[in-house]
Amino acid sequence: MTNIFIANLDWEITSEDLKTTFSAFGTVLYAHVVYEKDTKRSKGFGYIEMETADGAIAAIQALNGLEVNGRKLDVKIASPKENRPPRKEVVEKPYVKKTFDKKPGSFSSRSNPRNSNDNKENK
DNA sequence: GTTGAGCGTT
Repeated sequence: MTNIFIANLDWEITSEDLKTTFSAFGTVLYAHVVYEKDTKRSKGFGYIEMETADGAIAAIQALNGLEVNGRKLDVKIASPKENRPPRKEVVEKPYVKKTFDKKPGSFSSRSNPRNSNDNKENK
């Protein structure tokens, strides 16, 4: 199994596209494109795990520098995941109690212009 | 409707 790092991807490229592309050079065990966690948009790079290093090298040599939508792909061997923490486990949120914090003087009488004068002329 | 270096789960 060989990990491949693909960068300089177009923002519209999906994992399926990578998988399909790399499948032409060998068996793709894993295909993943990293997305923005905020905007849910693609970061423009992803990962591919191929079954054999032979197909991986072939794919790298074939796809590296490939011009896609005016940009050339950057395909290379990926770094180990162990260098960086994959993910933070979901943390359970403690009691979030909503405290009604009233500030002194906050309830001061709001000026009501209409209240000071009666428009109704009752005579 | 936007943006563009870099290495992992949106």
